[in-house]
Amino acid sequence: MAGHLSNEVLDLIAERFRILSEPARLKILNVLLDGERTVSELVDATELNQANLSKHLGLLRSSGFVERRKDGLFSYYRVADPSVTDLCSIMCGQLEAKVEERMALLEAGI
Amino acid sequence: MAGHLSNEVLDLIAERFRILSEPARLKILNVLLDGERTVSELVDATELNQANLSKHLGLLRSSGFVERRKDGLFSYYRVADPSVTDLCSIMCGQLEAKVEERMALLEAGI
DNA sequence: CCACTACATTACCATGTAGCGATATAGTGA
DNA sequence: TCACTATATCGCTACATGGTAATGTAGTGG
Repeated sequence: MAGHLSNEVLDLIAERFRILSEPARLKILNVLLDGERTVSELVDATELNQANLSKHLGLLRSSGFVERRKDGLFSYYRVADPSVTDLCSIMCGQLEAKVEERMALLEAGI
Repeated sequence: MAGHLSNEVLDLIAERFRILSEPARLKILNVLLDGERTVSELVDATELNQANLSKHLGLLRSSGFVERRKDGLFSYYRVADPSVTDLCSIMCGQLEAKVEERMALLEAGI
């Protein structure tokens, strides 16, 4: 960060955060972190309908979070950007911190 | 990440990404990383109008990214969650990777 | 060529929210 | 009390986008 990012860079960063701001897309990424999957497999794993899933996959692909490999009738998707894991870990860390905070408050309250 | 996050956790993570998915809010955080600021100072620094800025600050505060200290007429805001820096760094790293990729393509194209 | 499958795209609606003017609240000094 | 300032909130509009049904496209086998 280091103090001063240009508006253009902030726009690009915000856009990437926006892609990850949808539970459905995080769910997809979470499944894909276990390995390559076809669209049908993702339908089963995520319980999203096919059209919706395709739309999310398109977004994830155009923003570079996932990549696609085509083979015959099938499209195989995989995570292209390993830093997704780090991003979610940090977010989880924040959540854990909040939970601990609450626990402390609860204990203090007793 | 480690494979399987529950829907509830994914919702919480997505919500936090959503807070960071707005250029205006990133701009605010970017200014606040230099230190505590009043709302008026943030109006000057970000060129957002006061009502809009207040709304963003409210969101950032309720989600725990910033904290507020009141003194007389003034509200002083500061970054409460240092991991914001890490998150943006990772995003920037992704952007840099993309830029480099483009450069490579350009060179190859010449 | 036809039927079938896997996936992508389109069109549409419903919801959420950023931005903004107007107004409310609250602290300050006279 | 009154005028002033700093901030928060309200009401509203405009726009973006997630979900979904319908349709399109392309590969496959008969």
